Amino acid sequence: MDGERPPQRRRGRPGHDQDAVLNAAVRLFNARGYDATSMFDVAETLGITKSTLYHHVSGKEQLLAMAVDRALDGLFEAAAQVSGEKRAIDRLERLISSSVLVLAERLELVTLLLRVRGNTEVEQHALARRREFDGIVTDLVKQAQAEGSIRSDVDAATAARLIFGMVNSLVEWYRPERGHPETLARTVVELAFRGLRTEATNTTQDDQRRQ
Amino acid sequence: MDGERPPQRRRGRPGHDQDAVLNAAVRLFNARGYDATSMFDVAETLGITKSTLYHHVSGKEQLLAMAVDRALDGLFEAAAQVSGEKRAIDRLERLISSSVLVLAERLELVTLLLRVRGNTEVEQHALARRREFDGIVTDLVKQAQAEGSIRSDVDAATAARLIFGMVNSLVEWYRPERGHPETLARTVVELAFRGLRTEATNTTQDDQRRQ
DNA sequence: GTCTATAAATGGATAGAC
DNA sequence: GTCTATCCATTTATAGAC
Repeated sequence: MDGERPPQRRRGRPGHDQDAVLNAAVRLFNARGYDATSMFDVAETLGITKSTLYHHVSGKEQLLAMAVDRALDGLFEAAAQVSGEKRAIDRLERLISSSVLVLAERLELVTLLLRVRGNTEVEQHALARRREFDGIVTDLVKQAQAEGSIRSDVDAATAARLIFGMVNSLVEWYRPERGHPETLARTVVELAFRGLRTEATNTTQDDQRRQ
Repeated sequence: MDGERPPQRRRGRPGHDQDAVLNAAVRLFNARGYDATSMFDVAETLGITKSTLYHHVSGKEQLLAMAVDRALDGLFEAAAQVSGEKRAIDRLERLISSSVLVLAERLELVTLLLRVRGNTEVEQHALARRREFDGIVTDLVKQAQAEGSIRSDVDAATAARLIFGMVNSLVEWYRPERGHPETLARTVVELAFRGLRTEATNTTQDDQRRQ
């Protein structure tokens, strides 16, 4: 249009809304899969045509790049914030907790991120950043082990992956209606650190392997 | 075919090998995603043309159906086998352990299963069977809670999902070279039941909520 | 900013010769 | 059983009018 349509909130430059486009795209990418979603689908959801969609974004891959970058930014911000704690076990606990909160807050972005396979350069870049984050977590587990606050009869990398496997699995079923993210974060930390069992319930077979 | 090409192992009927086709397809589906993989890609990997591929299988979706069915059969067999144990906590432990073993043994099939989104009827059927399996697990957790062997301050469905989130995350990183599945299964059970911490390390803030 | 029209490539799938 | 050739639908993306 030619001037008279002030959006609810002012924007830096153009007329329309790139975030609305991104939101719709991410939603569809998650629902049907990135590859199974066409630019026509995205345009249709927004009530515009494909050409108009291309007026707002440069292409399908840019949408993916924006989404995964925002998700990763959230996770790295969480990782940066835990450095205040003295003990490694406390940094780990806070990182687990913050990650759950980020995941809940940016649920759709993180969901998309976790499904990236590495088909294109954009996807490979996202995978590289994810590996970097995994490395941070593994280091924390190792430090907590050296500190003595985490059992050392399990491999650090394995433990790190299992715990964040638990965290990441939330994208498959957590929904805002299901409760406060803070409550969920506490449950995850509890399970990760103390497990399901009530107390020293029996021990089936082999217990002391090496230590 | 016309007679003279005995494969290494006799088959029921035809000449060639449908399993080889399925294997190659599943590998590609996992590597690039189902939708991003074309029938040309599958044929190329096998060293044949697309038409020849269609001589062996009826279509892309049939490949997907065969794969996810085999994965689900493995999981339900595991679920059927735990009924021997008396206590719910033991049935749960065995189901977690068996699931890890099935996942390791049919790694590629299960990986594909866990990525299904529900776009087609085949996928929806797979999702329905997955939900059925989830229900079995949740029931076991509830029974173990009623029994007193599992802490009741966490929601049963949440706990069930988190534990199997941990199990399922294995498809993202477990590889046969990484060790014996039995060892891994033990680690998962240990983490799920007893957690990461060494002992009664400190308790941050809120501990007794309602019970 | 939004549209119609269309380009150019790729997708799943089939026909029919050898 | 495998091939070449081809159909037809869909895809990403662009040109250009309004």
